[in-house]
Amino acid sequence: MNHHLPPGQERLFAARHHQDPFVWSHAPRRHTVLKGVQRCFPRPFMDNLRPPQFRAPDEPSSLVGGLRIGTRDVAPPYWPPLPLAPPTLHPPPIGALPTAMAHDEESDCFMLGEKLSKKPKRIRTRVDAGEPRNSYSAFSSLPNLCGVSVNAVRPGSAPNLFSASQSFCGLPFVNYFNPPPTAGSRGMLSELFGAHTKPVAPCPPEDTVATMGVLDKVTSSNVHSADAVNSVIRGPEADNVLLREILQGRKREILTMEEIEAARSLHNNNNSYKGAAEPVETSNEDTNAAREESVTAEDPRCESEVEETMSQNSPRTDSPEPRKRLENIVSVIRSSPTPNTTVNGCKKRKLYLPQQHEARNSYDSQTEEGEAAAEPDNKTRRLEEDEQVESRAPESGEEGGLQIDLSVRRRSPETQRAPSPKPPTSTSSSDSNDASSYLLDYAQRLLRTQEARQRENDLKNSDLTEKLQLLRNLNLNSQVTDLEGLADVLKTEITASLAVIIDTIVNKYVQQRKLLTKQAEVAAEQLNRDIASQLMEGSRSPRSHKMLDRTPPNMPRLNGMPAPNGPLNLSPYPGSENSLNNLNLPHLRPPMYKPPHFFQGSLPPMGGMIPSGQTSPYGGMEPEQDEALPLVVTPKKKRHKVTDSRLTPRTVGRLLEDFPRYGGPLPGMMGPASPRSSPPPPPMSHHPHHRPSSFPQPPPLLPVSLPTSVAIPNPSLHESNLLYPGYYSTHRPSSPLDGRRDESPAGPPPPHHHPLLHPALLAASSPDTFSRFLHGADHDRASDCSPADPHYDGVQPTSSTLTPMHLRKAKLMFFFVRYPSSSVLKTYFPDIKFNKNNTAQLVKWFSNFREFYYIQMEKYARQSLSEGIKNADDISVTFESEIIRALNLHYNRNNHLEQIPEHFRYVVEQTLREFFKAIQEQKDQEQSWKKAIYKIIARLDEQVPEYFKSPTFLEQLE
DNA sequence: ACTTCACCTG
DNA sequence: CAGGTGAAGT
Repeated sequence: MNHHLPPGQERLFAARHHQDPFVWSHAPRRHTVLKGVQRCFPRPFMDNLRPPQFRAPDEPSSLVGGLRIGTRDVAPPYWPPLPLAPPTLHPPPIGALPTAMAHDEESDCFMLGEKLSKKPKRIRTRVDAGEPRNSYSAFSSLPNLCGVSVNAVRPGSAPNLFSASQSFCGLPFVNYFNPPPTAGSRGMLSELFGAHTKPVAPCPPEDTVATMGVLDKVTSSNVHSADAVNSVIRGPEADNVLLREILQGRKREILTMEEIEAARSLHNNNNSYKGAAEPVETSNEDTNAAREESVTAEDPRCESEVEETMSQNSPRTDSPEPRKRLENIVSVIRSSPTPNTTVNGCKKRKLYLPQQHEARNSYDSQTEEGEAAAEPDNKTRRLEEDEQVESRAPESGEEGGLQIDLSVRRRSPETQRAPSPKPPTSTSSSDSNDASSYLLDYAQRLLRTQEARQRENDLKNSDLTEKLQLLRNLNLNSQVTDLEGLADVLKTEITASLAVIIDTIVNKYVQQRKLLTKQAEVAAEQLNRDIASQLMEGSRSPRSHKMLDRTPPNMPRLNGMPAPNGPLNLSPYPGSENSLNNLNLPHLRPPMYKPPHFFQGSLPPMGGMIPSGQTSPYGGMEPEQDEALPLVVTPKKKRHKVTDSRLTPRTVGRLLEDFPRYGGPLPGMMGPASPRSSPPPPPMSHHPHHRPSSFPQPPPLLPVSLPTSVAIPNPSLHESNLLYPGYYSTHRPSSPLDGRRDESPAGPPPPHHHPLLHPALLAASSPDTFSRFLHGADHDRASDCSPADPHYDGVQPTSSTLTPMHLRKAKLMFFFVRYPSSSVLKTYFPDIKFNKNNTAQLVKWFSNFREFYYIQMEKYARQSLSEGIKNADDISVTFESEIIRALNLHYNRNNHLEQIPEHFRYVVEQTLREFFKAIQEQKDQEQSWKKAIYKIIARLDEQVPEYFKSPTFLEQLE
């Protein structure tokens, strides 16, 4: 019966499925009720999955949903007699925490507290890949202390942490002006982030001017001194100005020097003016009135927290002091969240990996607090940030957000020096002048610092220049009201322009990168070709064809790129990088290339490829805008190689960082790496229906999974071999030696070197990572050497911490294996020093993946049923199918796998059919009815491509 | 005793 | 995604 299964597998099923589902022993031990029912439904709780409508008519409803719950929640023993640990202490969901964990201390404290109050409990690690959608809603969920309305989103953001702790004390402004020497980074952070908002918190809700939020509140609140009021008002105001400057400066940097110079002189005048005018109190009424008029223009200005901080700090004390503090903060923060802190797995307090993200979020929220409309500004800002990172490549660290803060600061030294520019308190005209001149000045600075990058897009620049010129003129002459329009225009313009520019840059980078990769891969290919050819003795070329076609009749495919390419793809573009890429990383899409749509696979319109120096198709609307609009990513679809939507500044920084490095050597290499589109692969293999039974052969592996296995220079080389090394030598299903389930440390079949693994390649493609690995390896090797993966030389276990990247990788692996054994997992995570905990974690991940998977399957199966499908065979899954899409979104959100393996499609189809049949036959009313399906599905695992082991691969997921 | 898995919950 | 729990295997 289980003879098809490898030893481990067989055992698994023997253990799990041999039993008769109706066996009594399955009945929940604690169930003392409804014995009769139990007999029929030994595990009634399984019915929980079953929608009510599917319950047996006679089945006691109470049993269905309640039984399990009852036994669990009612059972007294669940709460140990720990007086200090009442059930209510259950940690609230992280997302629900009233205070956003803006920084480590916050969360740590919380965790610790909980830990102490409760019995030792494993701290929850969230190696959450960081689903973008996960709105760290804590921010937004915070009470709007001031009743600040929609527009004034500010109070809703992270700063509340601080405002809550400090503002409530009734000394709203005290701290604001003389921040007490708060201990630890927390205090400093709060100062940094909360400074601006502090005054807001205490404000009475009476405020009616939503848009004015801060100012009005400040004035309306019981402030003790007029000075304070003014200062408060001014702070933000000045900041706003600064922000705007930054935002606009971006654009301005394109201005010609002459313009800038001219503007500068003007600006200087204004500065002096402001300095003098500062002490002068103008009527608040006037100011407010003026502000109200320019509300929209102002709000966006509130975005820059950094500037705010700076401007607020600088006036009262010498700039060096606050600056130092800031730097300290950053450094502290930067060093703290090292995810790789090697601690014996469990014992160590796990780090909340998403931290970085959260930090970033807080930053963003800060930035965005002004208004929703500020979005374009944000983007712009992000772009700036990224560029900053880029420019500071050498020192790029790990903390994106904070780093950026710093960088921003550095970029504007003058800002610090000069007393925070006074907001135009006197007249509106001065306001506009002031602002514009300031902007110009800032632009100049920007220009200087980033002139280097100007190389790209001269055309655009000129274009921009013109527009800017216009805007500038307009700006100078305009009144306050004009500022509003100006701001909008600028925003729009900047956003658009920057997007283009960024795109260009990115494109260039991508190309260079590709070249590099290609180069390395070529070398690797050469090396491996021999090996591969040797390994793949049994020529399977015939085989690949045999399971072809069973094209889903009922589902016409637009892109229906069912099976991309057959084994031998005669690509017209032999030398194309595609072929190279595909050889090694068939599924992995080029770093920064975002395929039009994953479903499109290798469609002819490789237009998706980035034409050098071209801007991406702006028009095409991103079908999947569901993801939080990633920073830096231009509004277009092009995503940097980044995985998930959460493109972190760090990632970008890194990408950019690499750029210059490769710039030199690359050019000569492969010539222009103009991505070519491969012709639509002839519809080849569709999964063989009979496959499982007929031949023990592998799933229609390659044809399918190899999107562009085309253009393989050496026909003798079977892609499949590369991808599934050892497959032929030891086919899993038939061979007891199969590596997949093989419990022996040897694991998978003789792993020949995978192309990607060649040191040269590694080094070439990612020097940093590679060296990092090596270093780490050396470091760890001394103390503990994990036997996990003896195969790959360059890859040594460096950490026991699973990172989000590993999670992503695991998800991708799910396309190949649904039931990986722990040994397999270990094999495919050679960089992980496994221990019980992380092993369990990894296993758990897959468990979670399966859970999601099966839920989807059931859902769609029922849907099919409800749609009137009568025969399970009528169910056909294609790459365009909803389920596939859903699954892809879940496991391959960022399309790291350029193409979903055909076999996976097949598995899904089978699963769906099984579920369909089971439901159709009402088996879903039986207990454990899914087990049979699980069993079937478990057999459909295939070998995970070797390249998954490559550190390079992992890196790609970053 | 230890491990793995499914299910449920947050 | 992770924690917790029960069931079942080894």
